[in-house]
Amino acid sequence: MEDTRERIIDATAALFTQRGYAASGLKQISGASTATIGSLYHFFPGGKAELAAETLTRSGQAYQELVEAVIDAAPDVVTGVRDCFDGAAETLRASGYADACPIATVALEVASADEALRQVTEQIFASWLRSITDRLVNGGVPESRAPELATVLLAALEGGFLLSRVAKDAAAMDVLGATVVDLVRHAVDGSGFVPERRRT
Amino acid sequence: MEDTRERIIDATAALFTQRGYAASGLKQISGASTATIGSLYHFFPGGKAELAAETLTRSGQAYQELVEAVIDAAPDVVTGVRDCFDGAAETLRASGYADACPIATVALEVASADEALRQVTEQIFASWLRSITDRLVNGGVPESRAPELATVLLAALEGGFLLSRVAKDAAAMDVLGATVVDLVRHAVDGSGFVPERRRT
DNA sequence: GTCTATAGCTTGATAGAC
DNA sequence: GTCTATCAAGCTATAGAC
Repeated sequence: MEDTRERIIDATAALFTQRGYAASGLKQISGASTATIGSLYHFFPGGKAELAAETLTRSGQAYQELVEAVIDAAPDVVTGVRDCFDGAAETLRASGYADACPIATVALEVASADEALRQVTEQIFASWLRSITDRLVNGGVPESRAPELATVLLAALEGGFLLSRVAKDAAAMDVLGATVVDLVRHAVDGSGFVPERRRT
Repeated sequence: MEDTRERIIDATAALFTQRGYAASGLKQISGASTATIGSLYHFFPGGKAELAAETLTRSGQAYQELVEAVIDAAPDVVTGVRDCFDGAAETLRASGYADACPIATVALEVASADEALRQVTEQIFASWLRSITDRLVNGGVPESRAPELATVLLAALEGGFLLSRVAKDAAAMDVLGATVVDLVRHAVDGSGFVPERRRT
């Protein structure tokens, strides 16, 4: 196989999501990706730190594209936001509350302990917030209100992942989705914007 | 000193808050608490797992009591909720974005990897939600609405800790506080309840 | 590019003197 | 209760054959 590098990153992303950075050993990653430790250092000479930075960046991009696809596929932004939370809740239930945000656990671990990796997570969240803000504005949320609403949306999603994983119950995610949907709807209505379509 | 056990727990709590479970070694804890590894196993024969369970439980209780004190000291529940978020933002700024939730990082690490510790974190969050719900009801939020609003409040606080620590900027916590305060105010107003006092 | 072997260190945990 | 010595296992990282 020539996609060894991909397999390593995929295995690392899965372990980071479920156990975090410190608890994910290189031998474990090597085993899970069916790549030897030699291959691992061939593709990532910088070792664990380089592998982590690359994995976080890639996971962040993939997750952003997923959310963008969900929102852009909806007839209006209110529905799109609802679909995001519904999808997150469904993914949690289907995976036994293991498949959640690929960044959050590592981000909390490194925030005060590894400045280089902290900056990587900062860039990822900043990119997510820009993407969400753009879509809120496109959907009719006033530009003055969109950045704050994007922050609330992302914090609700992350808080929902935390509470739902801990309780092994996605009810929290459902409640948060309903709340954020209401906030978005109100922001759109208040602007006098008629939610219309940009699909196809 | 006879409070060796306390020092061990305090040092563990600080390390868990800033680095999480897996990255906090027993030798590091031993050093930070000026207790030898022998003392550590004397007080916690179950090793790291027992120390973690005890530390999380104690930190969870202390944090709950802190939030309760802040809310109960305010003239009304809307102000109390605002004080909570303001206090969280201030603590973040004052500590260089290191002092945040003592449970969240560990909770995400163990949610899918250590069932015993996951249950400990589940009990802590459940206790927090009961406490917040009680105070919302006392402050005039309808009983039918209070549990959901408590979930939103806690998720916003946790999401705010994550985004603020990652960005080394408490602006997210400020935005989330303002949003939750509005939600609580609306829930109180909508119930026809006049925010009145229970202090002194 | 892949694989094995291994260095050097740290981890969680135990034993036993004091 | 405290301390030190030590164990086996794990870790990250490197070297070198293939």
